[in-house]
Amino acid sequence: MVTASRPLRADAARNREKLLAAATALFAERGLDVPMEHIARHAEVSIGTLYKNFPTREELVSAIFPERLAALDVIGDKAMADPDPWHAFVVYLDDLYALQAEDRGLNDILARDLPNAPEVVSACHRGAGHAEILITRAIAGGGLRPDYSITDMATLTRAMAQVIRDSPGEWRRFLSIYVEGLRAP
Amino acid sequence: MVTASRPLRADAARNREKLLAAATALFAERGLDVPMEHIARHAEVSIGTLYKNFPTREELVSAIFPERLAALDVIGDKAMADPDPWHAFVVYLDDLYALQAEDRGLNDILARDLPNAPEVVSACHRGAGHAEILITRAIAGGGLRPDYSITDMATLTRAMAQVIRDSPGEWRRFLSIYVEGLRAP
DNA sequence: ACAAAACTTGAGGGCACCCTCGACTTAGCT
DNA sequence: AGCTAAGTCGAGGGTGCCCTCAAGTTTTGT
Repeated sequence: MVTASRPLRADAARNREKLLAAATALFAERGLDVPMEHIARHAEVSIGTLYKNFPTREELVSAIFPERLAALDVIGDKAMADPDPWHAFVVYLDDLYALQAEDRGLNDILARDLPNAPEVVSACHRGAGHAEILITRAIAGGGLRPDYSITDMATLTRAMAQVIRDSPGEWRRFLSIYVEGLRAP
Repeated sequence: MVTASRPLRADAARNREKLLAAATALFAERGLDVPMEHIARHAEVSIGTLYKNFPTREELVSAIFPERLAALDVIGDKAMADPDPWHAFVVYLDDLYALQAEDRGLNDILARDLPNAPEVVSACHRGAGHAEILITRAIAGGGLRPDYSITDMATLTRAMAQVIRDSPGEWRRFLSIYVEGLRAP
């Protein structure tokens, strides 16, 4: 349902791209809370132009992250293809947090609710769908403790977001300890 | 080395107490970042008076938390008295995070460095001392995986701080999963 | 009761961020 | 080339927090 309004003028289209590039870089590097002014400056465009294109921070996020979040589907599919359900689940976790560790913005997104970015929310739901299946299978396979739930994984994700933020070198070890705790008795 | 300057005037002493009480309450409830204005208002005192008594936020924190952090010694001693070293360690973790869950300010303190509050830092060091002994004993007792270190526990503490912040009902379960992962192979 | 010292007050300056809007510039059509 | 809709610009108003300081008030010692 993209409103197919008249195409942007050439210069406007160029500015829009510069803004998206700047925001992508800065979100990844400094997280979702970079000042709007910084984004505009980095794009070499005025603050007014930024707001013309993206009246709210959420719209900017919505313009950028659906693509980034497609990576979730990729790692989800990859894990689903793994014949060993426990291994699949563990690999999924590892890939997911590796992704978060590479992109501070993604890390922020997965750790917060952003109620006003529906496309982002739905991508997260898709991710949760994958996760849920992987959990179910891993339990059925006897590898994962039977009381594990998607809620637990949401909690883990927020915890991991924090660990990634302030000890980026530590997250893999932290995760591996936690994963040990997940084996079925 | 408390500078034994002339005693405070009666009204000043009263205000100081009101400020400490207000800050204690607000830190516990809303964390270390409550606006200074809120603290002053809550104490029914002007912002100027707050700054007269505590020129920086750190000094206010330093005036309040050493006492709070004494609780760390208590749970440390309690755990040290436990004859089963694995059990001692697990109980220590549980008590520690229960403490954090009750006091948002304490939670913040244990999750950040506050380089300008030496008394707080030293209390944390004392706590780390307890933790280190409990870890060593639990490893020696064969319960705890032998590669566990105080660094791991610091990481855990930051992770727990986050979990406590945004899913206060979930922390105990999260911890128990993690602790399962800590058993010696 | 008085004066000096101690203390309190809150308006206000500074800063960082948010976002708007009227005046200017430019792409793109004819 | 000239017109106009589309786009750009950035000063500036709003908010929330930080912290200071000159003017006024209260305590306390004599």
